[in-house]
Amino acid sequence: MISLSGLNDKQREAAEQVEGPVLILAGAGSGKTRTITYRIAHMVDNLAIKGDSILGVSFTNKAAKEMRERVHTLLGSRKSRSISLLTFHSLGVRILKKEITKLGYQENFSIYDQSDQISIVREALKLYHAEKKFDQKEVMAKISMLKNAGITEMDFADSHHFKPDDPYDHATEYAYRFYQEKLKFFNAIDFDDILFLTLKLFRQNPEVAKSYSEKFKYIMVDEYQDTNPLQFELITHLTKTHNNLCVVGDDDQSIYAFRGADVRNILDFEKSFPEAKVIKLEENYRSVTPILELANNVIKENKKRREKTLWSQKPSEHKPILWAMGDTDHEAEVIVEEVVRHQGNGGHLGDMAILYRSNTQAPPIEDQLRLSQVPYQIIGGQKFYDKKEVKDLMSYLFVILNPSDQMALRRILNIPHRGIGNATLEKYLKKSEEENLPLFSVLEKYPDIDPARATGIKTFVQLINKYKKKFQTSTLSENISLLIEDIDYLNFIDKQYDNSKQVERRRNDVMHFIESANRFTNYYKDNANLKNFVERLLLQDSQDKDKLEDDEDSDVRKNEVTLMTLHSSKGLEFRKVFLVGIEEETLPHKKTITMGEDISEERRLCYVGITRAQETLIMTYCKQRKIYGKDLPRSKSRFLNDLIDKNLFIEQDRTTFGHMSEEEAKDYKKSFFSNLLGSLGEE
DNA sequence: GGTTATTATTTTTTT
DNA sequence: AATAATAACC
Repeated sequence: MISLSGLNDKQREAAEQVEGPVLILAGAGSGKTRTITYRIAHMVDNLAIKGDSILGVSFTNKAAKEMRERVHTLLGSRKSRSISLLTFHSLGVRILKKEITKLGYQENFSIYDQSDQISIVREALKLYHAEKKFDQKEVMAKISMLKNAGITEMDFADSHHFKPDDPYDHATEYAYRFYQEKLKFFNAIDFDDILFLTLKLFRQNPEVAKSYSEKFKYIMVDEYQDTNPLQFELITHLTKTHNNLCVVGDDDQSIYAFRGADVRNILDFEKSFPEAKVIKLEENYRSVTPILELANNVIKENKKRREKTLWSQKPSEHKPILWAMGDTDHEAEVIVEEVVRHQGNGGHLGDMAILYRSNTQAPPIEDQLRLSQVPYQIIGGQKFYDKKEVKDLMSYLFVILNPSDQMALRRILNIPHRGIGNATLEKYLKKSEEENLPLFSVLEKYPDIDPARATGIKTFVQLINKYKKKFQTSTLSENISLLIEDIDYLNFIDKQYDNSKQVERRRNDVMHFIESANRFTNYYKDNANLKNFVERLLLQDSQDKDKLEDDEDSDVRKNEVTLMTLHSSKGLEFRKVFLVGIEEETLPHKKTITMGEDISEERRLCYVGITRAQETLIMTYCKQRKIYGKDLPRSKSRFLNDLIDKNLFIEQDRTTFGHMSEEEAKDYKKSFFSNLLGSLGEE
């Protein structure tokens, strides 16, 4: 029996309102996750609702993981196991894996990432002869935008997104058609397709949609303000039978408009679901009053919003601090120094987070943490599977799984070198197009097109076919190790790089990859097949992979400082938060300023950052920052500069030691220089 | 035909 | 600073 007595009146009302549509308007830190997790526990434990009829959807892996862990803590693994707590994308993949043949794809489809997508668009633009050059990334971004708006390559030219006098749109039209055709031919889908195709499936096969809406009797959507039209429609399909939908969100934290999120979904919820019960959570349990005051004042400047003012019962003497720094190295130095100082005073590293607008801000801080030997973890950023070595190895797995996957095939055909370069490849590609046969089948059927390369090609085809069989019979991890040996990949790395440090790092990545395959095999036992492994690599971030290592002590936060973007910090909280780079052109970002776009989303990002902090908030900006390798002057962000009440935070200039008394500054400088000399002596 | 040196270009945020 | 496109080289 789960007791709801730990919830406040509003929270309890939300947890107990299990039937029908419910909208929970939850300000930052108002115990939103707590409310939904208790709601789930209440359903399972007190109302005897079956776990497999409950679906909880969120956006990021991080959020889904947090939900899973907290439900697990409340219910234990036996009762919580069958509950589906997923991201929109993993839900989509799950459905597509079962049903995609209905859309004319094979069930062993590949999922393409951004670099694959751009390669295809590049090829399309090469074929699209025009005197003007088009930017592949921009064209790809437009295609992605169209998909998220639900517009197919056929509909584009007739839609209001198409401007007949814009050459870009004509190029995009061509590229979009080319792109979709190729994906289908390669038996591959992209990230946008995961939702797009799931929806297409539901539209074309109402009986399939119905079966899922019958299965999921109770549906919850987290961060509802970030849903785009596709996700909204998906939810509509799923709730059709039982109409038990509970959405949670906060319009002030809507930060995904760039990928099609539409705040109107939350603002007009009552229109779409007329009997909806609306519950507002306004008391903040997270932060201390001075932090909330700053947050309220920052977000107040946004005009279009549901007026709300967060309040909490936690007073504090300490106001948020703003530090001016010299450059990014100085910023990193001072922050890490403060981290170490806090740790020395008994602070826990797991209670601290360093948040930034973009991933490019992380490296200097990372370097400094490493130098000072402070343990840290980076969320997001360059994913493990974005590394070249990992991509190579994964491409082998893709081809073994889905030989039609031409992008993966082309990547590994000459890795390790088999003497098959561009010119050779072209010959086989030509045949592939003529016969409308996947490239791999061409290699298999007509290896002699280029007689000089035929032996290499035959050996390659044999290798793939050999492993295709092997993966069906013997264990996953064993085969992956064997494969890496078979292609002599470690030796290939040795030959590629003469820098021994690089070789070392890349070898390490390979080992890490083997390691993760081993862990996966041990954890999933009989379910550890190639398909599941590849899916996991594609959809889960490296954080989740680490989770396999320590499945027992999951509720103990690791003793590491967390580094991440403002976007991925949403939904999380830390006692001490560093908000770095609060500068014009960083936050708000240059792109939004120069494009003359609405900066209100940037302000919401700032708001999200501030409201992550429970006790201490330290914001920083640099007077100088390296852009394209050049030092450029920078200034304080308008989000702080425009505040009328300057007493909301304390401002100190660390470059002039403005935060210290003269006496302290003198001592500080002395110790600083002696440390510097000391560290030079050690080198 | 394949590899490497040179030059041009570029940075948001996530699945 | 890092990466991709292009040109020059083996």
